This record gives sequence, structure tokens and C-alpha cells, in this order.
Amino acid sequence: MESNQAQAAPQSGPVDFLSRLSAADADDLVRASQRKLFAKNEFIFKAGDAGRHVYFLQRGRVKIYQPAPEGKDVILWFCFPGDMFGMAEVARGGGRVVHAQACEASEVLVLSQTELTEYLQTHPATSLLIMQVLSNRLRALGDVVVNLINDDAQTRIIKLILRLATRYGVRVDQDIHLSIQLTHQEIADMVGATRQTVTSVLSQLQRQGLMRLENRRIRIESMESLDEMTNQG
Amino acid sequence: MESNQAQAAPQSGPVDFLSRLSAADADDLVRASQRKLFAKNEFIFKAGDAGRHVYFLQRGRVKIYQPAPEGKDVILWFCFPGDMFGMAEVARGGGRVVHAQACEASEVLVLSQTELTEYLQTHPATSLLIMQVLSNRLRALGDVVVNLINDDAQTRIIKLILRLATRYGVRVDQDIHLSIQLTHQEIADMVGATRQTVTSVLSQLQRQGLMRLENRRIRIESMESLDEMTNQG
DNA sequence: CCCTGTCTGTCGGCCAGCCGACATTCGGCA
DNA sequence: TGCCGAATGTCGGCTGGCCGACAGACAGGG
Repeated sequence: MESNQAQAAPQSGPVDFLSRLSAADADDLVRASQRKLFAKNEFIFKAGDAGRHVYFLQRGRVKIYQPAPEGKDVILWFCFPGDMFGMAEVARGGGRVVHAQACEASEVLVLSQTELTEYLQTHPATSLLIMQVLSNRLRALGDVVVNLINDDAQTRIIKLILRLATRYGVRVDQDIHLSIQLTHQEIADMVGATRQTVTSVLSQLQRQGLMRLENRRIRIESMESLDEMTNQG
Repeated sequence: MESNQAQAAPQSGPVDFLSRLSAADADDLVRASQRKLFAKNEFIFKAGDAGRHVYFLQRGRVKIYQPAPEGKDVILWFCFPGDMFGMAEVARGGGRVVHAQACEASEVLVLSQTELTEYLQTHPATSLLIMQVLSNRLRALGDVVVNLINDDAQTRIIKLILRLATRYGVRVDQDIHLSIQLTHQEIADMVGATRQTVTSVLSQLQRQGLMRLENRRIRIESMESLDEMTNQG
């Protein structure tokens, strides 16, 4: 019964917005929006901005994180091609609270609030899809909160890896490769630990032969063993 | 700038769904749904249920929390009259992951998934409202995550109180009264601390004359001083 | 191919907050 | 009104993980 959260949400897979639109709707979206390019490390928007636009990632990778004044940043999630982002602040108003930064050269579709409203009126099924995306994120964030409260650093890190694997993992021979480059610092920012703690946990996991790190890419060698470790510790 | 999260979201106020519907739309909702009563402490739904219904609270108070197998429960939020809940799982499918429990005798409107879909088709403006509600919660949960990562127990508790105050606080003379009864354990479940830590922090705050606890109800005596304490510690 | 800035690995000291244990008070129902 | 279970208050001991500090390893741009 629900051994842990990471594996408990396999069914819904990527919260991939674009690929769930009908071809016609997707075409209309491209037509209604404008294309924009961002260089590696460039900000797409920053906390404090007005936030009147929604974005759809077509190519590249985008990091969404909440800066804490005088504190550590917290990475909330990564966006992959097909993902929508920036929606929440458009819906609720009140400006951005997070940064959106391109991890690599990226290409996005931009839609202003009015363009979005118009699009939704002419494509009512899309509203449903947006609710799904938001709900999925709500669920994911809920899991993060539970993790933070109940689990120690090692368990949090393992669960993060498993979570990333279900969403961004690609099977290669016996292993599962994650398609993101992550520094220890970034992992730390996702699980609420220090860089040093992440370093030591990861090297221990490598020594146990459960995973490898090659050029900042995680290769999982045994999902099963990792999963077991989260059940009691 | 942006001294802390608790005060950073005053503008949007309660995420009160029902009161933002037009009178006609609200009437239709009542007509489309069925009314149900729940006794104090009764569960409206539990984690693992199918989750094919959306609820609108008319009277009473509902606690939404995520049970952690073998771990501590985590309270995600409280619903007040006017609030919608259970939406996320209906949208995303895959069953409930949280418990919804009536804190006191409560009265809700229930809508099945198909009834909801139908309602949304005939009342398209409502979709927007739902997105707003979901976005607000997303934002709130994001703040919780940042809190958990960056702040010590005392700061987390103070920020929680301030957050509750902006949403559920009522001015009474000089003070602000929170309209929820909370045990120390429940507060602990919200900020990710132990009951003992909550007890000691709260009694310290009382000794400093910043707040009082009367019959499990929080009375804030100085929002300003509390707020200051979150800025550096 | 080198050089510089970023990332990784490792150590010791330290302390917030967890855990367990207990005494005390409260408040809601009979 | 009285009683009992639940909630609160308080105490040490213990420890996970933070912090600071440094050395070595990359890796990517010039």
C-alpha cells in the first residue's frame, strides 16, 4: 500500500501540455502566440515581474525556482519540451514569485493574458488540460512537503531521484539515465539540504553500486534497491 | 524587498470560490449538486478513494491532510465556507492522496465529475475561477516549501500564524482572533515540527506578549512585532 | 593546450530540535 | 458536578545535518 510517493504517481507521467492538445488546437496555439528564444542561463521571467504571460516550452529546459531573500533558493521544478509554465501567476494575478531560467538554449511560445483568455474561449477543452497540469503540480508539491517533514536527507535525495526518473528517465541497457544535468548544489536546492550533505549521500550511494554520476548526469543502476531504501531507511 | 512570504500575499485574500461566482451561477451550482452533511471528525473522503467528486463547503470547517504511512501526517490546509476542495484529484485522476475530514459539523455541496464537466460547459467563466483557486494553492504550497527549507522552527510557526491571520483572522479590539481551533499537535503537523517544540515556542511568544491562546484559539496581540521577528530571527 | 572558475570530496565542531518520559491542566460529556 | 481522556508544559540526552574551511578535480572558453 503506497510504499512511497515517488512511485505512487506513475500513471499520469509527464505533465506534458502540448502533446495532449489535439493537432488542430496545437496549431492554433502556435498561430496565436509568438516564438521567443532564450540563451543558456537567461531569465525568462523573474520574481517581482508583472507576470502577464504564459509560456510553452518547445525546445530546451527551464528551471523554475523560488528565491528566498537572504536564504537559499528552492528549485520547485524543471520544465521540459511540451510543458507549460508561468500559468499560476497569470491566473491568480499579483505578479511572479518565482524565477524561470533557461538551463540551456531554449525556445518558447509566449501568450499574453488576453491572448490566452481568447484562446481558451475558442478552445474550451484546453481549460480542462490546464486544470490537470495545475493539479498535477499541486500533487507533486504536496509530496515534496511531506518528504521534507518526514524524511531524513538521504531518503529525500533518493526519493527525488526516483521522482525524476519516472518523469525524465530513459532506459539505457540495464540502467535508467536521467536527461538532466544537475550539480550537487541544485539537488540540494531541491531537497532542502546542504551541498556537502548531498555530496556525501551521493558518493555513498555510488559506493553501494546503486547509481553512478557521469558528467553531472545520474545513471540509476537499481531502481528496486533505491526504492527499498525509502521504505524504512 | 519582499520581507517575507506570509505578508506577501495579502491582496488575493480568501480563495473563496462560492462568493466569487455570480448569483445566477451559484444558484445553478446548488441546483446541479446535492447537499450532504458530515458530523464532527467524520471523513468526507480518504486517501485511496477513487475521487470522482468535487466539494463546496457551505458550513463548517474541513481539514485537508496527507497521511504519511509510518510517519507524521501533514496538514496541507483548512477549508472554510465558500471553499472548494477535492478538485485536484478529479482533474488529474488517479485517486485521492489526501484525507478530508470535517473539523466540526459541516455541510457541503457535492458534484460528480460528470456533473462538474457539464456545469463547466454551461458556465465557462467558472473554469477561470477554478484555475485561480488551484493557482493560489500552488503558490501557498510553494511558500510552505520555502519556509520548511529556510526557516527554523520558531520562524516557521510565526509565519504560519501570520499566514492564517491574513486568511482567517478577525479584528477584535486591538487584537486579531483566528477563527480556528488548533491543537499544538495540529500546528506541528503544519510546520513540520514536534508537538513539544510548538509548545515551547508558543509559550515563549506568550511570555513576550505577542499573542495569547484562549481555548485553542490564537489571539494575536502584535502582528507587527511578530512580522519583525521573521525578518532576521 | 592551458588556465580559471566552478564543482566535488572530506573533515571537525557545534547546536537546533527530536525523542522519550513524566507531571499537570483542561474541557467536554455523563 | 465529577471524571477521564486529551492536551499542555517541562526536562535531559542524543544526533543529524549545518557551517566553515580547505584541497583536489574537472571542464570549457580563449
